[in-house]
Amino acid sequence: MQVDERKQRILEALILDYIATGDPVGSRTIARKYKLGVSSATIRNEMADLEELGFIEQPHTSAGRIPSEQGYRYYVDCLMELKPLADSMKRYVQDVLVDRVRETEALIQLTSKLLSQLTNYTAIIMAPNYGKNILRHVQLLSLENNRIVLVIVLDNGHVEHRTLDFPTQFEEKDLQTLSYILNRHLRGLSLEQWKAGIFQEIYNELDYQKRFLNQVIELLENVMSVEHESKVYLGGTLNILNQPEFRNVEKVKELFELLEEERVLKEVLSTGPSVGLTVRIGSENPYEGMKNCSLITAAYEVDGNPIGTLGVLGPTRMEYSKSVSMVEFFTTVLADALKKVK
Amino acid sequence: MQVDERKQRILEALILDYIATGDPVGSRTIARKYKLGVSSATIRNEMADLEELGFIEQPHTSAGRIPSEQGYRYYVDCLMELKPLADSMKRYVQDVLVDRVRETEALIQLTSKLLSQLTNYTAIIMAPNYGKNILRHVQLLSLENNRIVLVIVLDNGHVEHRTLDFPTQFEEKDLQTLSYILNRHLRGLSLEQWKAGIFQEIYNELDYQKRFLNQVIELLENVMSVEHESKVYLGGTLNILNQPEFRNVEKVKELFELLEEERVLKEVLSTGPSVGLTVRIGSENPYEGMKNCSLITAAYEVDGNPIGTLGVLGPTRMEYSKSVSMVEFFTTVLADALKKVK
DNA sequence: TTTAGCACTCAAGAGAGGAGAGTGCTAACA
DNA sequence: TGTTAGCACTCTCCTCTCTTGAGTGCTAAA
Repeated sequence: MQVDERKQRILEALILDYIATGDPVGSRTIARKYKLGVSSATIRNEMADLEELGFIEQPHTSAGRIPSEQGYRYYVDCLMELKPLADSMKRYVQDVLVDRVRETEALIQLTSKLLSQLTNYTAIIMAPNYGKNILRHVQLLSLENNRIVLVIVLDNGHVEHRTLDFPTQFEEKDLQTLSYILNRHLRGLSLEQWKAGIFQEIYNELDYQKRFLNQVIELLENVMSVEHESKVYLGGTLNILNQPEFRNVEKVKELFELLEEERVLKEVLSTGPSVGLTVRIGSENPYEGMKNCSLITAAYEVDGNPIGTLGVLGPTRMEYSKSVSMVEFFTTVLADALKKVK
Repeated sequence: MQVDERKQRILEALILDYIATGDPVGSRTIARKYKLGVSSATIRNEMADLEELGFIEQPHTSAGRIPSEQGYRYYVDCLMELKPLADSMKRYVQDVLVDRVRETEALIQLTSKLLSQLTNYTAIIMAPNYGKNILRHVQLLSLENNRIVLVIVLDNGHVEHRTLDFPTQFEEKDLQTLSYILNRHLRGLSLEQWKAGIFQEIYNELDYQKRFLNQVIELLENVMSVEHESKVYLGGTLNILNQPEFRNVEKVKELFELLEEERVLKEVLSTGPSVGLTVRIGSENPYEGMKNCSLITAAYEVDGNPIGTLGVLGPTRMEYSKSVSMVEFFTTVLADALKKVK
């Protein structure tokens, strides 16, 4: 059976109506609301065909039809027109994000907040990962009780710190010397550029407290490698509760449990292709708890390199057209904003 | 009317049964389950009295009774016996928290997780605030694009950083000198100890770039004062969804919206007395969205000074006896753990 | 090929009736 | 005087039935 143009228009009308109302759509509704120039009986016949093709389904005999996942897929791939976004909104977002925020973390948080507010869904953003973490500065400081704090600053402005205990008391001066030597050898290098040779040189310069030095270096390597996987930020989680498909607390719980796990979010964001935009509908998502959800993700780039992903999570009955436009728009804005921050 | 001992025992039985089952409790149930040595008719008479006194109420004529807020209050104040906690559980918690965790933030997070798991309610913990933030170290570092990162380490091991732009390019060396001078003057002092005189001295030492210095100092003051108010950590938020009183998504949303606001959490935790344990039942809570909840909070201390608060949020139909024991226990464990960390 | 007409289906809502839990009251009992 | 058994009464909840309305598929005519 062919999917001719009339079938397409009926399918589109049905999907748009269902997205707008949430109720199964009948042939009469389509005939009345969307002037297709044919009677409801004709639409009925076409709908029977569309059902046979697997694009729509009936919750029960005497209800209207609702789109199947396959129907949404066809709509997204072939029928959907991107919704143009209001210039005023665009300007507002650009204004807020590009010029006002200076710190990466605050920027991402604000972005996720805006994205969720403007879509009314949940925003997920993976923080930018510039590939190599280049060491900018190491500093060892002693605190009370033999505790020592190791502060590490990366080239992109990221700051990490770790505390370590060490049985022996250290002289402030020793720590300063150590910091100095570590900086001299390691500054400007990424983890990959550290070679065994470097440490040999460091060892040679200060052969006291080798055990301590080892511990510090281990921690350093740790931080430098961990930073490789970026944090994920969520915005507007509670928007999910506005969706009628999540009136049921069990479902909410199932989904929220997934969203609480950073591992899941990362997986969900990183399974798409690293360029372009992905729409994952219902059970195309890897997790059972997301089978009623659709996820739109896209990578954002700086200098042509994809450095992170952002997306929007909503019910399968989602405003795809608006959401896709929004996600696309936000990738460009975030990229711009990051360029300024960097 | 007197609240004699029999009334007390009936009230207690009713509350315990209602907490356990969630269903309104009838006179027959009490007579059957709790051997009070009197018939259901007698209990019925007593219950009529208890209702008149305002301790219990009827959802409708032919249902059993449920405790009123006043009833819970009387129970908590006069009847409740603290539930003894299993030694094995105590040992486990002590083991996990006191020796294994080194960083304050990780410690608080783990504590909130454990507290929520062991109570099945939501844990709220205000991070310790030792009163004065004493500066341990300041470091200025230049990044790309005229950006400068200011790293601040406090005496308690807390590390903060801020990024700032400044139109002029800085020499690495200048920043080092500046860091050095700042450290020499400010290290070991708390914000309160900074006096105008100090800055005069600093200005005298480097009269170049006074504007930049001002900006740095402003940022420093900012961080030092902000640290005064502690962060709040939540654990087990989703436990709320297990409660039958939160089957309704609207209610869930209302509560979650409150919990998302740090301001609210802080207020809720800090309105109690700074020592001892507080139980706030239902509408005794300051927020409308918490009128179905009870909150048990207690301050935890180090060296005799209350430095933070922790608590448990559950439905008014809460296992008060177990939860109070648990909150009390956790204040001591957290205090112990913090002593080790500090 | 399209459309009007019609019989049919099914969910959802309204209403009726019964079961069950619980109450308050009364009168008898210790 | 306090306690208890008995009983009528109340109200929710569940089930069953009936009705309504939206929507369908099929058929025959245009």
